[in-house]
Amino acid sequence: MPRKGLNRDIVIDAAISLIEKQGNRSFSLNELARSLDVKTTSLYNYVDNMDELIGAVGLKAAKMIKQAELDAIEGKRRDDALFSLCTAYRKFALEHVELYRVVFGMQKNKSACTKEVYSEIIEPIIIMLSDYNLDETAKMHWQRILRALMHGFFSHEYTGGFTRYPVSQDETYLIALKAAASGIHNAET
Amino acid sequence: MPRKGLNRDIVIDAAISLIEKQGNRSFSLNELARSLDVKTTSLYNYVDNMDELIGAVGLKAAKMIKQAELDAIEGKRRDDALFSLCTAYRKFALEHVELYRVVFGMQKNKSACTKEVYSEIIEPIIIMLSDYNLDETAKMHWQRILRALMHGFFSHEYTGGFTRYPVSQDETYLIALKAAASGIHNAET
DNA sequence: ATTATAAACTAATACCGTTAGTTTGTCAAC
DNA sequence: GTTGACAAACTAACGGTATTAGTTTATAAT
Repeated sequence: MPRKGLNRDIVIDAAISLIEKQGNRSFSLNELARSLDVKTTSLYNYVDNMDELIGAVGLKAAKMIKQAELDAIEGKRRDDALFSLCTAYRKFALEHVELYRVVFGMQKNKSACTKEVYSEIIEPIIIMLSDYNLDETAKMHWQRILRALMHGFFSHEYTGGFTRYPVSQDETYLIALKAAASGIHNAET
Repeated sequence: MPRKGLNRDIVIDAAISLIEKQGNRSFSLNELARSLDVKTTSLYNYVDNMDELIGAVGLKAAKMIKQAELDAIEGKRRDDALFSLCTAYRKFALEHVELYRVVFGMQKNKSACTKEVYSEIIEPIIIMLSDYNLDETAKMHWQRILRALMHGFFSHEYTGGFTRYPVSQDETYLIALKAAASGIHNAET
């Protein structure tokens, strides 16, 4: 048939923009196909199935998160870099809610893809933590703690879990980061 | 027809045990109906629709979490209670993975149900924090931080986000809790 | 015994992801 | 320039999903 200039990247990018625009929930291969002016089954030329597509979207999203983190720490060191990275992470999540949820909504088993996703997100954090005098083990602990904190904070913030009391969420985040920084300082050799 | 003794509670409980047994992903009204030996459409006598059912399941799960938290802090005070509650929370999540994910997988908008869910989970944390000399605002901040930490930690732990390096996850959790406790001490008046 | 209510049903709709098999455009080799 | 291979896009179909509308029928109250 009249060849449209479709390829895997275009399909995945279209999926991303559709998810960002209309949300995770209502995303479907049918809608994706329509947005590309193609029949649904044609998508299977570029994608194994729904799960694999979501995996690819998630990976691309993870790379965006990584870049945001890298940008945030550029030229900064220690606590400066720490606060900047964590702020950028939260900002990205809030500005790309639907996409962010794809990254962390991916199922356990699915491919080795999750590993790759986490690698992307972790790397800048490791770089940032390398400015502290931490042994390898401590670095791993704190990289985990920061990720847990950032993700957990956003999850609650997004779903309205922090709206029960009229207290600034920015302030809460700041206090959490200060406590983390303090913990990291104590762990320094 | 031959009346089975069905009612809303039975339906919701059946949904819970089906979700716990077979997982979130494959849960469907068809399977639920089959497990109750009833046609799918009969379920609509007890439940508005899928979302509302999931909401009810999530609320019940939240109450289970609350109870686990309450049990954990019984007879304990301050740091003892803090560590115990956080440990129990994590334990519950790990032992009821699929159910836990229902609670935090619920969508934003849906009913006022999310509010109620969070209320359940928060209450024991507030009780626990009341043993510290914190003003109301600080209490709210730290209640949020603890929730963020616990949820974020479990999320990563469950999806394998902490398996990249061979460092004890229990140890990481402990370090995080110590940092939180330290932060709380500093906030005391 | 009659009647109202609600529990369970049948039938149907509009989606969804996915597989199999078919047409057809494009590009390379001859 | 024609031929042939390849892959892009298609059509058709299947089994699954949630959901609505309308129907039977068992039970409880009168």
